[in-house]
Amino acid sequence: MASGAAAVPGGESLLFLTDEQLRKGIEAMFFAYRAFTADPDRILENHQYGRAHHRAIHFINRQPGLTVNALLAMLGVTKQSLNRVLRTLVEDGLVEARVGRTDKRERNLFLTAKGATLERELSDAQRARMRAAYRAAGPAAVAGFRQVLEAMMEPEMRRFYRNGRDGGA
Amino acid sequence: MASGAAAVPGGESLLFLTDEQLRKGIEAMFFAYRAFTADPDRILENHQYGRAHHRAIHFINRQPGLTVNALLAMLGVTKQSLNRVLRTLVEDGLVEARVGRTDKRERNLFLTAKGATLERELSDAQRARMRAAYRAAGPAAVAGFRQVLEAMMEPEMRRFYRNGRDGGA
DNA sequence: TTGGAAAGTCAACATCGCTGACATAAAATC
DNA sequence: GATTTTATGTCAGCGATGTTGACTTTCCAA
Repeated sequence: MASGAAAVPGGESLLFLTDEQLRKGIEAMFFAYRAFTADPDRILENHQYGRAHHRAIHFINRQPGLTVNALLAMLGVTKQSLNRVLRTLVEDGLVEARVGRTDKRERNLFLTAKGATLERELSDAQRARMRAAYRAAGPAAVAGFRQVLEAMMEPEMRRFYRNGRDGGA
Repeated sequence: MASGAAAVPGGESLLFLTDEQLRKGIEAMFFAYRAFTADPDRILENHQYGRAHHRAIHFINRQPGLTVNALLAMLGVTKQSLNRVLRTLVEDGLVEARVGRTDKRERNLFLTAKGATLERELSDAQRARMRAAYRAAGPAAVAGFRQVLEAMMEPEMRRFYRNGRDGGA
């Protein structure tokens, strides 16, 4: 199963596919992801919320009016898990769940002004770190970063990922 | 707080630093990380272990003989959390905790043959996904991927990250 | 009109973080 | 030698977040 260095017929080195290089990538994901979530986690503490609340808020902000089912698919959790989170957000007045216009079984989710404020606070913190990393690495590195991550995610998620409004690149 | 497009004195575009681009990066991290952990998670289920066990096993394998304190620093959890995990791993015969030679308070951690087997199983799965992503994106993208992740992680973690034996690149 | 999808709810449980308190052994220091 | 600090282990309890299973309500659509 171990893949060592090799040369492809065409001649390019495959040194970047050695187990050592892959291990570095794995650890980079671990360390970077922890830093990536640390900033919003600190903010959430003050509000008695957790990471699950952040994720819900993020995707509701990104696509206002999305249904519970759509959110479920993006988050990849059970409706029971999500429901617990959504209920507190609705009770606390951060999220509004409007009965669907065409299909009244559905709930269309929206951030209230209060919800949007928290969303801004959370994403500002997360963007600040991302921006610093992007700036330090430069545009070419960022393009590579996005390519590798996109290749790594599940194909179904790639659909959601690409559906977001994108500024190009 | 919103940073729009701009041009740097030198003339290069800063379009890659727009809020939209940052949001895409944030979502890419979320989706990719979930895929990244999904494969080992599936294996761990069969063994009644969780992600915390995987992380401990990974770092003990990477640096055999490391102390509990060193592992604690890398994982960024409390000793109580780690202890619960380590205890089960020792009880199940996956990890050996040897009393330190020079400082008898310390415990040096090693994988047993059984532990190494599980480690291999877990990391094979994780490497397979990483390898596929690397291959799809190509060496230049991989370099950028690593640059951005390294810039994103906490400086203290960067030390651990770089200390690993690296095959260059 | 009836079947099934969407949503909500309740109960129980596991993992894995956390804090706080305390015990032990050994190193380090006064 | 006595004291303090460090490394580790352990117990109890809590909270967030995930799970499965069972059940109800609502309501669209065939």
